[in-house]
Amino acid sequence: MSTPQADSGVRHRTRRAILDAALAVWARDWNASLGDIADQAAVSRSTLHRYFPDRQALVEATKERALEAFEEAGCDATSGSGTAREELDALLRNAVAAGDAVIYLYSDPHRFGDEWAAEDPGSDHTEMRELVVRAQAEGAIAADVDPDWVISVFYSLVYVGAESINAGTLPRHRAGEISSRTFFGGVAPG
Amino acid sequence: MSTPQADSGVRHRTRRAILDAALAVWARDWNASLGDIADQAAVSRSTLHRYFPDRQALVEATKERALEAFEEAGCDATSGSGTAREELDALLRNAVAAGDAVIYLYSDPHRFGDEWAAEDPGSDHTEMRELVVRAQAEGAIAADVDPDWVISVFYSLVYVGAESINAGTLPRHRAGEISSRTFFGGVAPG
DNA sequence: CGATGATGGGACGTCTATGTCCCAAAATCA
DNA sequence: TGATTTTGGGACATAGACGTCCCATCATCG
Repeated sequence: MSTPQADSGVRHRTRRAILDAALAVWARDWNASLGDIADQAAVSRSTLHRYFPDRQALVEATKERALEAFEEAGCDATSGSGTAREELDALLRNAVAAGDAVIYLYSDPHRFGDEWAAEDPGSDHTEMRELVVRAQAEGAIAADVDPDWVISVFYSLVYVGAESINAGTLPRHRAGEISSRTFFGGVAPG
Repeated sequence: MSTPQADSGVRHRTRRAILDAALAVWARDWNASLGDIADQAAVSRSTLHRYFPDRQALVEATKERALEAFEEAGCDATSGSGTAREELDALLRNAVAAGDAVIYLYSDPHRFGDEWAAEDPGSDHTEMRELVVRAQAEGAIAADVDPDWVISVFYSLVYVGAESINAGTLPRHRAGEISSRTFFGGVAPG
């Protein structure tokens, strides 16, 4: 048989290798070709096509993989544990730690077609919005700014933090720390 | 003659139309084809090629155009007028106002090849760095954070602000205002 | 060892973006 | 008006990415 079907260990590993390669390469250069992905995965282009019939299939699967990495990083473990501020803080630190996955998911709005812009990542923009509004009610976030602005800044800082890790500028834990601090208090002293 | 040479008013106008179209289109979708640019400029693809022999030429010229728009927005008029904080504030507001130009220049690091990452936009990262260090000395910015982090956050907020204008979420002046506030003080109240 | 599975790699055909040429129509200018 | 400039648009050629097939080779498992 030509196309992999059962779930042997080998297949799982190659599939995973391709997905991780796609995540790493596309996070840095969305215009990279399937050939580039195959190279990074140390796999032939033929094999890549065996696992993912067309580009779209790989993009989708990589998106799933990124969301998975997202959850592994604990991005969903924020359910009503403490204050909204604590939840936002944890969410931010975890997202930063997710690194490439974040960059892949958020750097280009056109990546997944137009439905993605309206859709919600990880869980939901609506959910995120509620969290922000709650933080505003708690007095942790200024009440006189549009929640959408806060959300934009949030994602933006996640992105900057993830990129710093990516570039080797900051160690993983420092990135989350400084992103959180900057989010809540800007670049002001003390 | 087939290729435009002298500097008639007509030529200047079409050239400008093409550049502005490229700026607007590529700021939103870097993968847009030359045909898309030509459409946006209400010009035939032939004409586009008459003005810019190949894609690279247009990319370069658009970069120049963006830098020009940058200066028009007052992004360079910050020379030692007041405190470092005041300069950073003005720089941020002006950059946000530059809109598409900012997005074009900073959204994709690969846009202008690898030399751009090391290079400096508008004027110089070195200059920017000195400004940040000066602000730290003045006590306007926390002294215990890496200036590079501050710079990243700065550009990031410029980007978010510019996108808000672009998306119509915020009016031009509000965007600069809120970007500045967020930069210095985060999303904290008061 | 033999069978089945998985991979590598080449050969094609297709499609899109790009770049070049050329000529007729439209606009501009003297 | 007549000449010159500028433009539109089609016809081509080219290059790169994609997707499909096919077959030899290597690994794995019985």
